[in-house]
Amino acid sequence: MLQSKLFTKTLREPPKDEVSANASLLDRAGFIDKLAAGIYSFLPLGWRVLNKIQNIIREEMNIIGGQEILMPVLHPKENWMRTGRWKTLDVLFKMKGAEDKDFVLGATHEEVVTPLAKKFVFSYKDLPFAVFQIQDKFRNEPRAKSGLLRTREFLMKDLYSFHPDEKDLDDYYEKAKDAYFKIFERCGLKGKTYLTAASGGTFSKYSHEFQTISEAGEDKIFICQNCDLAVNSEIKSETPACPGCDSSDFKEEQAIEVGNIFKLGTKFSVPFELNYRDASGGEKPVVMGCYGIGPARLMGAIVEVSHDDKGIIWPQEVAPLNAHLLALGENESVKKEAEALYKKLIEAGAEVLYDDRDASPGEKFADADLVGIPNRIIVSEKTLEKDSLEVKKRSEKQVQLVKLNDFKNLIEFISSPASD
RNA sequence: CGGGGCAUAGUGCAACGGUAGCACGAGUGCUUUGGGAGCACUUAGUCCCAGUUCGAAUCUGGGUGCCCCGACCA
Repeated sequence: MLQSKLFTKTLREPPKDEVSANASLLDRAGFIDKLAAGIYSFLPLGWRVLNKIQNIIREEMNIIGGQEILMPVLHPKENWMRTGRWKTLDVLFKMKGAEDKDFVLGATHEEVVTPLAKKFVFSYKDLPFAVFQIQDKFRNEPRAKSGLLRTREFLMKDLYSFHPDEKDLDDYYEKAKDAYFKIFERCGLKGKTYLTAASGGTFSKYSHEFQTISEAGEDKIFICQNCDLAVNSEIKSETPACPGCDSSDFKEEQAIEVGNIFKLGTKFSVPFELNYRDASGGEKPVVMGCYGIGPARLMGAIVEVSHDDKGIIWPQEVAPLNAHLLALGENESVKKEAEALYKKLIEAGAEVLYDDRDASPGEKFADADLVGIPNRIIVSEKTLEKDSLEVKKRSEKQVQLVKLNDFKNLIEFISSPASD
């Protein structure tokens, strides 16, 4: 990707109306654009990050047997009347269609996926299974806030699982937990993200959230110092001891909710009459679970956790591109070398942002730090004098030289993880 | 939804009720090139609607938008 062709530009100054680090940095670096409070566009670099995150999630969902689908955003009122949430879910965007017909913009999809499942589930032989989608959700939040952390339109991965009984749901629930940990690890949030007992479980005592430690978060959690399970403050008073190990040694932290899993039980299968025949011919309601992650919120959380005073520091797997190649100066041989290297890297399968702009070295350095691509490669007169390139990790201070003809070493460097 | 703050050029800031200015950006030309270069010229603005006033960016009323605190948060 040629930086000179990017239609977005970086801003020298942080936007004055954004306080949160994720909104400020992502806006400055040209990853996102705010259309209105809690409503954002994703620009080329931002969209690449979001796609990386979505693909990580998609891969992990596929591993636990999730079948990807896409359900409508526009829902008829009737489905929401069926569960009563037309009246009780106050963040619903409601709208009128032709002939005054009422519609809902999807805030979540139990009202769609449950009747969908009913069309294909008849027997215990049809269970279990799980479907998921990654799609825009709409919630009329009373207050959008903190950049990507709380928006009114947001991308959500929602997985729904369908089971013959509680035991089967419980087993799958544990698998989903593991998949979620894997996702947050791959997104660079390992060690900062805690499984957290929370309220809202309709079928079991708790639901579970995945909470990433950050001052920017709106939740307060208590982390058990014995077993690492956390408890959301919303249930702390009724859960003084750790539900995992009974310890009462907690550490209090502010955190961002990056994921949430629920055992729905028969809450939705009953109103939609989603039943099946068991082996003895009896009719039983299907037992359900649902599992959500907001990829865009996750992107915001990553920036909150991983940045410095100069800009973003993308973890390797979610970085918009893997290497940022800077050509310094107007020297023709520098340009020629950089151009050749760019092509060679692309051929080798590397994802490279090539700063081929006619800009000063200082500006290129500043932008590289701001954009936060994990590996920086510099070609300049200075490096060419030594038949070398300079390489550096965004997260590290020290630079090192790699010989021009040592392409293998260069690939190794940009493939290696940062040492934090 | 309660409370607070803010709204001036693309961005960030100034301007006592009296000629809207600065820096960056953008454009042209020349010079420059390892941490946001220099000179010259150019470009571009008072959120909206009323009111007060000889005169409003500035005062008053209303509206709209954004941010923050709280409430809310399948």
